[in-house]
Amino acid sequence: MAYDYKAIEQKWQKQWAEEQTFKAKQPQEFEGEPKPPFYVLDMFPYPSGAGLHVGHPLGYIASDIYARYKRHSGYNVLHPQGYDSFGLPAEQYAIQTGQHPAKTTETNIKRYREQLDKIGFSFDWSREVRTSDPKYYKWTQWIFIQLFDSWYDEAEQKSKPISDLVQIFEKEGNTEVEAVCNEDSVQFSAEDWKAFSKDEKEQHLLNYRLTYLAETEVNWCPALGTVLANDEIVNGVSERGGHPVVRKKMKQWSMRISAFAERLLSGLDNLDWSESLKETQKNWIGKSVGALVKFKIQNSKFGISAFTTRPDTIFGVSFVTLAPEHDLVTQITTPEQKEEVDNYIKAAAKRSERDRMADVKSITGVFTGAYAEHPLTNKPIPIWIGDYVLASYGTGAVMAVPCGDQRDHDFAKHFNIPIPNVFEGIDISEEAYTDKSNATKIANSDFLDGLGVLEAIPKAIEALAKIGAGEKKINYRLRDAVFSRQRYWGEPFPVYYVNGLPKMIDEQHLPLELPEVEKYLPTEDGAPPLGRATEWAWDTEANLVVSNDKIDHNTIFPLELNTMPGWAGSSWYLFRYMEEQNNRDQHIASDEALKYWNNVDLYIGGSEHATGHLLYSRFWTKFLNDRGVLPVDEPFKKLINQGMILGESAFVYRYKASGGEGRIKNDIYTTYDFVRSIKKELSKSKNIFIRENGIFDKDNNIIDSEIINKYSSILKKIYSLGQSNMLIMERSFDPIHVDVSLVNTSNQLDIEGLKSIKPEFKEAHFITEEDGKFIVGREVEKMSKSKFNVVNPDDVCEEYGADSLRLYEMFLGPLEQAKPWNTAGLSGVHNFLKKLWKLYQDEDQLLVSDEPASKESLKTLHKTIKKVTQDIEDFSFNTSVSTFMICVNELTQQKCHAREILEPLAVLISPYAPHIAEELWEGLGHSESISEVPYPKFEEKYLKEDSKTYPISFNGKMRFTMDLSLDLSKDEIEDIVMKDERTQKQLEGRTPKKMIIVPGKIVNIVG
RNA sequence: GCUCGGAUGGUGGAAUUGGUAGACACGUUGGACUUAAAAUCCAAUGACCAUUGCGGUCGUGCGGGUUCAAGUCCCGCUCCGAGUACCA
Repeated sequence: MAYDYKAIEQKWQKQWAEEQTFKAKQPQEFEGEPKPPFYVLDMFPYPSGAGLHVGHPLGYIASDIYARYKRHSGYNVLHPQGYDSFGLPAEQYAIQTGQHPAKTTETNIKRYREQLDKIGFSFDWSREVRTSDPKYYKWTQWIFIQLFDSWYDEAEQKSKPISDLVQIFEKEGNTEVEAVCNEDSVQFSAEDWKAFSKDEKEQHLLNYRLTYLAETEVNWCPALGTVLANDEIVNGVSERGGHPVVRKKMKQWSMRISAFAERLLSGLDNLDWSESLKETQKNWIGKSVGALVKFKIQNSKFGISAFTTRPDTIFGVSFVTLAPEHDLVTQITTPEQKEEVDNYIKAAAKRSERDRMADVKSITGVFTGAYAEHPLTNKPIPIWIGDYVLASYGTGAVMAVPCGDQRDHDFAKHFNIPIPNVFEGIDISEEAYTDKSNATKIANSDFLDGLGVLEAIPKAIEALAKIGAGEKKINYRLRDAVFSRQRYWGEPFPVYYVNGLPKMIDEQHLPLELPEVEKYLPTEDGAPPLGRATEWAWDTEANLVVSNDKIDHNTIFPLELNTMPGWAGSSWYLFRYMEEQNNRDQHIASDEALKYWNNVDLYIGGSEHATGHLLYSRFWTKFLNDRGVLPVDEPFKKLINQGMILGESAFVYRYKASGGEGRIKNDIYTTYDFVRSIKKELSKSKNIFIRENGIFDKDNNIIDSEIINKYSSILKKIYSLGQSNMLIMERSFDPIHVDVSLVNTSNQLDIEGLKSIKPEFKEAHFITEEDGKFIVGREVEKMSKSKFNVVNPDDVCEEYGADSLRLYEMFLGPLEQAKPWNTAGLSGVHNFLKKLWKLYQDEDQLLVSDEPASKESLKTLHKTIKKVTQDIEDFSFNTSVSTFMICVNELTQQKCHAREILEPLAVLISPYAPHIAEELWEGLGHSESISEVPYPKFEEKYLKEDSKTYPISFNGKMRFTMDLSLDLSKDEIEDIVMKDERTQKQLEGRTPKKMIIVPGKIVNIVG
């Protein structure tokens, strides 16, 4: 029987599904001691309308190999899959077509599932999750309620129930408690608290809750009609669609992730993640240690706090700068300066993030007219505003030390503010001195004089603290995350409003399901799409969603109109998989299940989630751990980012007539070689003119060059298609993408095929090479529909089979590296599978024999076991595929058909190419699936060598090799090597100065 | 600007602690089989020189260095990619 991959793959995919081969067991299902658990997870996909391309399964294949390997190694493996099914594209499609996003999503999921099934993954589909399923988002809403019901105890670094905080407030007010809270919260005593009305108490508690409703400055994206979190903005524009983003104050739900900054940072140390990913998160959290310095404002009851990392330069302060958005600005500005300041604030607010970033160079600012007081010298310090100060970092105020900070220096110079120098022997007239090494000595600074930076910092803080003007402070760049989205297709908040204050729906009445709306757009008066729902009010007595016209603000109240962001559902999904479908009603997952599975042992996905999903899910995990819901405080122990698979785009080159000459009726397309050669010629002659009587350069001389002569017939053909004199210059050829499926492995274009599927090419002329072939140009780009370079895994499975696809994706290169997809290489791995097959059977019979294997074959096998096992542990899948190739090549050479070799080989290869492995295993006479057969054990004894082929080097250069016994001593080796005539020839009579002999490695003769 | 990666044949990429650079595969060329093609098999394939054979020189982005020995370690650069960006 020949290797019939189609039949084999269909057969086993069907069998795995029917027998639920890859269903993970819950701990209680074991009789006796449960197997050790191992949890392998992929970042679940958003089911987009475009379907999968070959880049998507890369990570899935890698994790599948690892999951299967772990099953062979005796683990109970949890390897689930699901869908992150809330999201923008389905909603945009709904806006355009009116089709309910749930319907689009369902269709797309079906397509994804079909594509995934064809690749033979060992997913446990019985545990599938979909974030848009009410049974799932019930628990997303539940977690939201828990966050609302919690505050953060800074002293213990732990989230606690809000009822504990209420007790503290009753006893001592909020003056003593170390709780993370909004900066604008005011102090109150126990008496104050007791005197507060119910609503006032609620209002104060919102300042402490881990999710809170507050008027905050948000990133508003008008084009998408929604706010965006910081991680959803790239280079000042929205990550999706690249739309501009402006700053706007809005009442929004926020997540107090900043409370967890320190734990999110220090927790990284214990994670097995790539350094670059940890680095990205570290930068995002942005911890800096310094001091908070308080300045009094002259003739004012207000004061300014500014964060600085250089309290040692406190005597160098010559002005203070506030962000234009700073609350104090309007309060302290003097009447004389008011107009100028107001204008500046208006202008600054109008500028989008992008504009502000675009001209970092220009220095702008305005003097407020007010003066602060230096805390140590009591000298007046002018207060300025400037948009180089960000409202969102620190306190939105900078104590400017122009001698020690370049931006302050630039600002001071620009506005002629004095630049006092506090560094001993340093010239700061041209630029600031930013070096922080301890060798620098502080000067002109009273009690700090002569101290190094490191000694001066604590001393300065101490002096400031003594007079109540400062304290040590750690500042984080990480901001609280905006959690509201003005969209339809997301989780509804389980929130209704009484007197404008948010109330949670009781847990037992969840889920609060998305209402129907007739359109998915915002309402005419700018409310989110849920504002269009007619049934969107909460009846607090019946505990039901009821019609809006029943709202009486007595027992029936309006519901929240925003929905949750995409990262809500993905922040905890890993724990949902731990529970089986029919046990999911009462909890996220049972305590036994959570305890047994713990967290994800191996997580594979794209690096684009470094600061979004991966940070938020760490936050939620820590929170749920604090509140006793989860037994772990990190979600993902080991994480690998798979590299992107790039597409190899194909180009034809359209001749573009220029200057009104040579107008062309139908497009003319030329080949890569032609364009490349002509461009080379153009680098010499600038312009080329084709006329009736020949080809000329710009001075009207006939061009006689190799290239022109070679292509003269093509040039004349182009001429004949045009209408008059033709000019060819550098920019005469536009590269145009053509569909890669119409290009064969030798880069030849199927012109007729192109014309038949793309009408715009129908009338076009394609100028082929002499041999009639049309060769396209190729370039590596990101795989995308618009570049016509997408390769669909279905097509690969059809032509070569899933096992070939799996092997090839791994063979392409290191998992974490970006690499181009080149279809030509597929035949190599496919041939390998055919060769493997032939070891077991030929056309009509099984070749496997029970004869003992040769020593050689055993060596080949064990060499392979050793290398492949090591490679899997190192996630070096590309090298294990070549190891298999070497193994099969050797066994073929040895004509090995011994069962003793072929059985373990089938197991070894089954994680990589599971279909063929199952088929071979069955052919060997086994009735059970190969998936849990114990992994072959490596035995050193088969690799024992008694001789080694030594490279014999002279001055470090290898000249020849010698087979020598490994038992020989250094002296004996020296003896034999020196006697060899080739050695004598190399030495040409010289006596070696030195001989380096490393037994088992190398011989190097110096001299 | 800063941080982190990376640079090896025509191509994708191998190369334990420094120890035979280019494994494996693609592509290309030649050959066998075939009426022919496909498939399969065999051989060659870093560049250059030499060639009857033996062989030699250069070679892992560039310039230095350490070492018996450097793709690998050190110093200085160039280019490419990713992240981040007025962070006080």
